Amino acid sequence: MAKEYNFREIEQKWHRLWTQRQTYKVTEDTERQKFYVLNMFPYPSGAGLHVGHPLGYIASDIYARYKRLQGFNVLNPMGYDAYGLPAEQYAIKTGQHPEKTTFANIDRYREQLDKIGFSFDWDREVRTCTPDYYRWTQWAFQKMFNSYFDEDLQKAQPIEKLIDKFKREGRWPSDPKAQSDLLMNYRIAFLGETMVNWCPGLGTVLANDEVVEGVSVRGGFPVEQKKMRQWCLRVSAYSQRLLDGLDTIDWSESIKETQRNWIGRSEGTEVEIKVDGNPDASFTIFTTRADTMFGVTFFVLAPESELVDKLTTSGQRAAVEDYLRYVKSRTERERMIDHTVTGVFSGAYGINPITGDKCPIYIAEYVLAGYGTGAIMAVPAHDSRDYAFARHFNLPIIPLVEGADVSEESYDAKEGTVTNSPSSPDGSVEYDGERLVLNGLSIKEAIAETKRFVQAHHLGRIKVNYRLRDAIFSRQRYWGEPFPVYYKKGIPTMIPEDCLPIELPQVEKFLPTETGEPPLGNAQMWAWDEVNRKIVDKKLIDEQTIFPIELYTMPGFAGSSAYYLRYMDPHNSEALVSDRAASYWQNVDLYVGGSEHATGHLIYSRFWNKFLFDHGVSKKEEPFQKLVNQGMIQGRSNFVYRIKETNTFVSLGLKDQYDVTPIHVDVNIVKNDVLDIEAFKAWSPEYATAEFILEDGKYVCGWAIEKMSKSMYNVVNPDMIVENYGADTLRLYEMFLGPVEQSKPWDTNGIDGCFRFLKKLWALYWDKDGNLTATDSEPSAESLKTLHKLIKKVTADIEVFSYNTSISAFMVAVNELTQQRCTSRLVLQTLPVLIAPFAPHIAEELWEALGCEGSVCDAKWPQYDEKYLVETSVKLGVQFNGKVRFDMLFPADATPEQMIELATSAPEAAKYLDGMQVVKTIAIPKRIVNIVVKPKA
RNA sequence: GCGCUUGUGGUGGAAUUGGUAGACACGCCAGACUUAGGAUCUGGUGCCGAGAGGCGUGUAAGUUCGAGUCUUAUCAGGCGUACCA
Repeated sequence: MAKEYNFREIEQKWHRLWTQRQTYKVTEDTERQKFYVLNMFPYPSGAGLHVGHPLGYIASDIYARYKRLQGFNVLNPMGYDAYGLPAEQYAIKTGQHPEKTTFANIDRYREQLDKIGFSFDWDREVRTCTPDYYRWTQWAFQKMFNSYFDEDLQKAQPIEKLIDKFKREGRWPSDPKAQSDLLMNYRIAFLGETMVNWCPGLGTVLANDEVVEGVSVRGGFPVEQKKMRQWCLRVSAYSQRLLDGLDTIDWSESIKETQRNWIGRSEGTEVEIKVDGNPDASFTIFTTRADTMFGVTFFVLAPESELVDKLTTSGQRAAVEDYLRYVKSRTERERMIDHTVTGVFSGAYGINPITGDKCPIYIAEYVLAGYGTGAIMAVPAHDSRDYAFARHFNLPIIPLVEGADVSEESYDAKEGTVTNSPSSPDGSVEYDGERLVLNGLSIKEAIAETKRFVQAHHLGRIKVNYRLRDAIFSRQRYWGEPFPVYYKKGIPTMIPEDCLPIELPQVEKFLPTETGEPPLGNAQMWAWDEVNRKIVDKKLIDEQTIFPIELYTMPGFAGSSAYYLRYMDPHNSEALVSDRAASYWQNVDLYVGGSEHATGHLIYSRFWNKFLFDHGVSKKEEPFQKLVNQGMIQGRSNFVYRIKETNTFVSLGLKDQYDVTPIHVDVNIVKNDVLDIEAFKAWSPEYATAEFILEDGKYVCGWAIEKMSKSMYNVVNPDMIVENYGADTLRLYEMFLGPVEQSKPWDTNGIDGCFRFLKKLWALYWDKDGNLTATDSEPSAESLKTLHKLIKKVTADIEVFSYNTSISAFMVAVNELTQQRCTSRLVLQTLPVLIAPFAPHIAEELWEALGCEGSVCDAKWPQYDEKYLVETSVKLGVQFNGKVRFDMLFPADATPEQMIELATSAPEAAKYLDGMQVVKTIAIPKRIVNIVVKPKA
């Protein structure tokens, strides 16, 4: 009786043994080189894992196991991003504490993950919602509060240095409130009165990356702009370093480009504009097109700008106020979709500093308060937005580029030769004793020249602007890290570091209080006793020694910004990470996760790490050296077609003959697009009596690629695959589906191929009586060639994450070895090592069956030897005029000349050479023989 | 609008980086074994054509002895972003 591949038994056995033997436990080992592999940790949602989740985990696990086999000391941890909105909203609905549901979800995730056979060191698990973890989130926040960004050094410094500086300069106020207010302008974590994205639907503020197209990412509720006092992180201070760092890391060009755009560096010029007849008022505009100074025909202020009130003349005040009311009434969303031209004249005129021309100052919503200075010089000829505005208000348009036709639209391109600048008869203008001439220069030269001129004559300065905003760091929510902050007579004060963590207080209700306070307002024990250094009942607040604690909590990205450091030293109660562990593990060598975090987590984390790097906590400026973005797994939905007003279903190929309604059908009762009719009848009572019109005796379903979602009945969870085929098949198949980085629909159709492959591999080791086939016989030359070809291919493929092609190579190799009836122990012992990263369970089982020592995880990755790959002869195509005419064998070491000689003298060549003359011959060893001929004259 | 990215059989996808396009797998067809098969094994399978042969990597041109790969234009899909001056 042949021995069966019993994946259930094998996988259970090895899960048990791996745990018992602590196979995946990692410790710092300075003898060995480290390698740090990391997955973006999951948010444990109530729905559990679906087949999309493990894609990245499998990909990184393969790499981690491969590196381990190569002798590296590999850190491959896993944990949970456990704070988040869904758990809180579930709590609001059901009254269940979010901690309870979150921990239940985590247990379910763990159970599912364990089935797949990852090499995670679970001793290092972190959960962002446990006090021993968020203690360090709070600690980092306090460190940011106590730091400022030194522009000259371009790094974070202790706030005390700044205080010293103020004292030296005599700018240090004596009043504590004034001190606090002054420092708030510099602290890296600071309280700011800023315009925030307020989402009434969620009852909280959101960060920029949590808002898309004017609605919240979670829930899709409208978002409005509101001025609020909030904790913020001065991410913008790190703009330049965040930008520069991109050149030092190994990420895909597209994600780096996304971050570059998000940071949005633009080099431009700030110019002071004086207001006609109002010597006290002046404003500053920002432009990247300094060359267009001579085309300015008006100025525009953002409606939110403080200048609006200052500049509006009494005659225009009523109109301006009307306009401001209109702007305020519009939601962010309306402003985004509707780009109709609106604006109002302020009554004031600005003076173009170079020409001295007076131009009207308008107020219009197309200018944003939050970017640049909130004021622009408008050059309608060369900016499409200014152009639309000028057309609408009948303002002059002055073209400044040779050949630019601005009768229909503006000429925005930065290419061409400047003309008309200035438009004076002699083409120049004198200012402060120097003549400025731009005519004849290219636009780029003109920009540089104007910058120089503006700078030299103190009309303004060169300025670099970034689009990147400071991150709003507080949320009006319950389920998040509490701030270790109390308000001492209104002054935000840090709770002493040695009193951390400040634990999340228990509350009865998770909604905001009736007075509109955040949910933490419901907590009774939420006041800070400064003398006894502990949390006390808020009834005791006396504003002398007992003060209220911050009611906000931190946003989701707080806990996920430095978790990779905590994995290095997860049980340390003295520090986020010990110096020893941080020095050993340095940073993440390979980070795997979705590209949807490009402008969120991946920016915040880089910022957070740079901050900790400035303080010597993190040892590398960039946290993630190489990033691989796994693609999304989309759902593949199946449809059945019900003939209208009947309970009869018609197969796909025949549906056009009827009037049908397509209905989503659970993909789990469809195989290879063929419906399991009995399962369908049992699926819902409605279909119990259904009838079917079949084709070829089968019911064929239609299909579509859609998002994986419950409502489409296309969610496939990994447990079912593991149940039916085993974890090794699941692992292989997820990788075989296509390149890791590519998004693709989940489709179970091909899974049998991977399952068959494992059965074939298994069959290679056992004879028909169930005995091991392995013998000590010398392997045949062809078996050695098969093996070494495989080693070479798999090694090269893993290095570039081309797992699908390495699996193909395994399939070919196993087929070849089966045909060769290979029984050589030497070959049979090498295969499990090669396959171990992909299918660890079967690899362990075979390794053990062969009587090898220890775990296959600790084996040595084999080296290939070119000598087994040498060909004695090689089959090449012989081309005439670039077309392959016949194939023939050449000695592998033939020189090009010999190849040409052999090819032209071959009998098959005669008919192509007849009546022709050879013009040119090309022979590339191991490639091709090409002969160019033409008819004899 | 801007930025990035992808177009190859019925399907997922290969192609040593400019050298015999379609590896491997699914599906399909034929056969073997079988009471049976959603098991296993063998062979076939880009398209047109009976055949020789011809045509084929979104489309059109170009460079080259030779292009899926390089250049230019163009079309289509996907992702990101949005009045950023």
